[in-house]
Amino acid sequence: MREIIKNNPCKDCAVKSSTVYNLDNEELDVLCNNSTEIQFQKGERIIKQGTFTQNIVFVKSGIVKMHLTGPIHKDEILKISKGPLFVGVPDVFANKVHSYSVTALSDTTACFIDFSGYKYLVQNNGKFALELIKTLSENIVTHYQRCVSKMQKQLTATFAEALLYFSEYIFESDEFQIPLTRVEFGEYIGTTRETVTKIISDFTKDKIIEVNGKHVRILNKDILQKISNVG
Amino acid sequence: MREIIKNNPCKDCAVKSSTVYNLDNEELDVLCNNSTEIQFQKGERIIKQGTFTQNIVFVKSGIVKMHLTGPIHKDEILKISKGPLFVGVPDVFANKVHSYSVTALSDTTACFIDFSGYKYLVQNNGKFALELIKTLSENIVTHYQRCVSKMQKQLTATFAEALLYFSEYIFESDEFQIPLTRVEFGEYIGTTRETVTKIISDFTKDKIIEVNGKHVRILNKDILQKISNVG
DNA sequence: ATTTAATTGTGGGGATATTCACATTTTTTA
DNA sequence: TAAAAAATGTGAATATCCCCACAATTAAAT
Repeated sequence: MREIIKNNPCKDCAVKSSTVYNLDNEELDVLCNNSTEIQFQKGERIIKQGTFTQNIVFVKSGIVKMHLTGPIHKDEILKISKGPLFVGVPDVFANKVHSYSVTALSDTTACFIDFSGYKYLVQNNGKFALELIKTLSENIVTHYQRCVSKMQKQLTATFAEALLYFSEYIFESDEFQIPLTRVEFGEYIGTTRETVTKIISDFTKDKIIEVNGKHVRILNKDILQKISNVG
Repeated sequence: MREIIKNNPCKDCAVKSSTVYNLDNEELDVLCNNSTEIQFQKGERIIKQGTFTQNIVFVKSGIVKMHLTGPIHKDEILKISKGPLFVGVPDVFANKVHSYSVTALSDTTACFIDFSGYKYLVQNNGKFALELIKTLSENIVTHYQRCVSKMQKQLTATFAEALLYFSEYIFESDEFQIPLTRVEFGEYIGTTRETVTKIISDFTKDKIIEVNGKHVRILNKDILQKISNVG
């Protein structure tokens, strides 16, 4: 399933090209020393909740979900993102154990980076540390808002918001394949698969979207936005 | 309403005594230069959502709530904490604007610290930066779990969890004054004031708690824990 | 002390969303 | 290609929780 590329040269690593980190060659070597690039297929778990934190994971490309099993043994998707980005970072600094899982929603290339190199950079490159602090801060603030939105809005609104998120942020198109099953979509917006089906059915009847299995075309983005806003 | 103590010497600042930060006198001076200590009464706003981020705020003592107005113009309490702790930090690094408010739930002493001094320490004291990263990371992870818990559990369970939180973390006693009105309690656990009243009424009938206005005595902590766990 | 405002309690109707049971379709595996 | 498994669609009954209206109590202000 997995293909390990040994002696990964890191010469063209996405970390380097990612402008925010802006590392020079020497620093990139520090980071990539003892790093391993791994390919994941759609559906494969990249980080498993409950395992010990050993690595920082850099997702070079691919769509991933951050998700965790809640107190009622029900899975919930916290966030869906796409590379390039670091994942699992907060757990590495906060815990000895991963508090959430990361799973590939599309074929994904990820780089497992030894924590010590990352930590070295944090301590010896003030700019890198500040960039990390900024990223963590943005994540907190974003999640605060996402959480309140999810709590207060009704499901149709949260569903509409999710579609807009896919359309605008993940796929940058009005037409895309939902990277989730109905069950997962439920876990993402906080409901059951049946309710997801019903909302899709309602939206289709109202000619807001056109759905065929996982394929979605947004017909009326304005109304979708309005539904998302009204709550 | 507010009493400003000028020329705050910071000699006995709680930041210093807080072991995790472990700053020496010189660093404390950097931090406290241009800092102002302010007293807040119960109910007074310390940070207002929407205002520009100018200061790091250190709550020396007192109970505070972090809360924000959601998309439906409804307030939601994200977190209730007590000093000593820094508040509003993520916004300072992520935004130009505070994304949430901080309000005193009890009489509170807070120190407004100029951002530049704080930032200087982050960049020049690796340990301080790492401590900040650790704190931010813990906050994210904790909030992920709190959010999922709130989303998946029923209100009785979330209410029970809140009581246990007050009892164990905030007041460290089985008997305490709820620092919230019924409306605020609703905003905290994600419901209306009426539902809060009803849950309290049910719990009282079942002899789980004894309530007189804001005063609560926990009679059966085991059941409370069980209710919280079951969801 | 008296008035005013804010907070809290209570009940019932109604809306949103869940649960369950079963049918159907699609995907995966053998 | 056939069989098994997973995913999806649908409707009805049920549950949880919200909204509304009004009464009662407590706290704040004059």
